[in-house]
Amino acid sequence: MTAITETTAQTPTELIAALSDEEGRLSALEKRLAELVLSDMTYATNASITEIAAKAGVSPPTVTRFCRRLGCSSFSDFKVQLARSTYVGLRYLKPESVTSTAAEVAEDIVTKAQNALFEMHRNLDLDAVERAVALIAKAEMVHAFGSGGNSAMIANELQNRLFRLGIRISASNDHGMHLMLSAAAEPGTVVFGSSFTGRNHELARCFGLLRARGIPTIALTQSGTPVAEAADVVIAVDLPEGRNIFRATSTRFAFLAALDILANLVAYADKPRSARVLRGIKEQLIRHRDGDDRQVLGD
Amino acid sequence: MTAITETTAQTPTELIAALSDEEGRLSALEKRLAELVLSDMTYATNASITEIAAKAGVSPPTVTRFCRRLGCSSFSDFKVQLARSTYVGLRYLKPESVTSTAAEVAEDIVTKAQNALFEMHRNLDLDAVERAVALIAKAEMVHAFGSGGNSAMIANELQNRLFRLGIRISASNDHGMHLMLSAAAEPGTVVFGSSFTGRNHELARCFGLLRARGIPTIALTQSGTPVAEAADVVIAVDLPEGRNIFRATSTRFAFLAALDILANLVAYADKPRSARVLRGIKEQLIRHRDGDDRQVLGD
DNA sequence: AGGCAGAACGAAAATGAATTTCGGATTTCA
DNA sequence: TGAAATCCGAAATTCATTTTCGTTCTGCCT
Repeated sequence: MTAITETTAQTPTELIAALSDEEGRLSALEKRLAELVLSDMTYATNASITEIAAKAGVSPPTVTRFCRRLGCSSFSDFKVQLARSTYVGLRYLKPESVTSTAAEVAEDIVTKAQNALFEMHRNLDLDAVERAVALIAKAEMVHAFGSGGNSAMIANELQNRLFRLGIRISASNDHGMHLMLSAAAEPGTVVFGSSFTGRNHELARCFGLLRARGIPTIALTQSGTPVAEAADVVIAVDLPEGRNIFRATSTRFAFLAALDILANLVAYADKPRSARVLRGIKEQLIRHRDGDDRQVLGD
Repeated sequence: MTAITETTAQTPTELIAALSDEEGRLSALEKRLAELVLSDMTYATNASITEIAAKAGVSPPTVTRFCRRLGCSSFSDFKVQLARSTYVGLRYLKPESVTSTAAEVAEDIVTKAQNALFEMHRNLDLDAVERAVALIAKAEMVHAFGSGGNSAMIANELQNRLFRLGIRISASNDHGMHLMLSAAAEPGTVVFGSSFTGRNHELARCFGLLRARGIPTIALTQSGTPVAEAADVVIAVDLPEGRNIFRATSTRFAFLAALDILANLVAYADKPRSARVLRGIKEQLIRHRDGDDRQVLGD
């Protein structure tokens, strides 16, 4: 029984990064190959080594070596990894491709959103998530802080997810309230705060205050930032910011997914209670609506 | 010059669907192959044809025929398409895999979110989006309606995206307000409404009222539903609902991305105005914060 | 039953793609 | 300038994939 061709466990974006000439490691001909591959990934994933070699004006062995240098175990391994990359991360390195048509905008936004999800998942610290889950599951009261549009959405969404599970939670989106709630928080309270930049100093101040008072805090934010430093448990999401000012940051998708993971695990932490409360909500909704069972929980 | 191996332009989910025995087209041995592939896609994408054949207890020619029947042009084409599918749509057909560990929950949520984005994008009616953009771009006032958690988030998010572009917009999340705003709307107003189920009858009623009064309406909802029927422009997002009651619907990601596309195109519809207002917001934020330019617009 | 059509499948041959080897050319650095 | 290292392609080799073809099985009609 022959052994299976071993694959280098790479992530799609790593291959793309390598293709964009990692620290000038590539030789002249290899650079030409990289350019060819990047210019038409669909072609590259379907073509044979001889075709690619001919098109780039190099010999097949050069292509093989090129693949190895990129971290793949063989040419076919390279193709498989490239195929994976064509969907996620396609436009990752293109320096803000100028999208103008509706189709381009749609593709770009969807791709970036998927990228964000992918990267978040890859770097998610599950230990931190589980610590956060433990804190929330046994909290007597949860406050969700987040202001300024994106983080406000996250805080509100956490409330929306957790009240269904029988968790006592309140969300608030303004700094004044954050400060007062922090000052008033009793033992048994857990405070969750979201900050996309991590540089929301008012939030960091609240966390500092809470730490001094022995109230545990959870931050969903960038690592290494003031907010992250001030929190007890940090669920870090570090993603590059897009530079298109006309567009919302795709990081929202990553934050939202991280939140879903957190909420789902909280639900699992006390399944009976969650199921009981959810059932109650559903009954009310059905009674209020037209009795259609297909109605989901919360339109 | 040999011609490039032509690929059947399939979408990832189509291959997965075919693998799950499309209408019993597969023979006994082929079914065994499909099972093997589905049970371990990672193995299948990396193994050679002889390895797979041996593992399934069939001959290599059978594998080749199997691939062709699935709509691929060759075994390597099959592998490439499979590689694409392994990331998006992996768990698409698995009947609600029971996830319990944190890692499983995380992977499942991220995968489903990406799936939702993928499917939304595939079926997005760009014409409808562009009609919606045209309406919003020249509206004197926009109302965003959405209630019940998920749609409330969408309505608020639309406000959050559009006010930055200098669009006059108000979001509201309660039926009473919706009705009053609809009754009071003046010509020049455009109403946007979100409903995940499409069965929000109060919203449909508002749309009906608005239609009678000549106020254009835009719905982000399921097609063929009361809300969709009542709206002038329908941006349809039709996705299967998950059956895990402990989890938020992944459809939110699709709705959010559709919203981003819409908002981005609105921004492009009047770039100078958008840029001017955005710049103004940014200046205020920087002045208010610590002057750090890295601060994004709205934490 | 008998026999025929057609599909399914594998063995073996044929094809051709990918890799390895090896030697020549070029660059780099002392 | 010389030596070592690197780069690269031609040719050979290996091995995967496909095609061909014959056998077997199944289903259907007479």
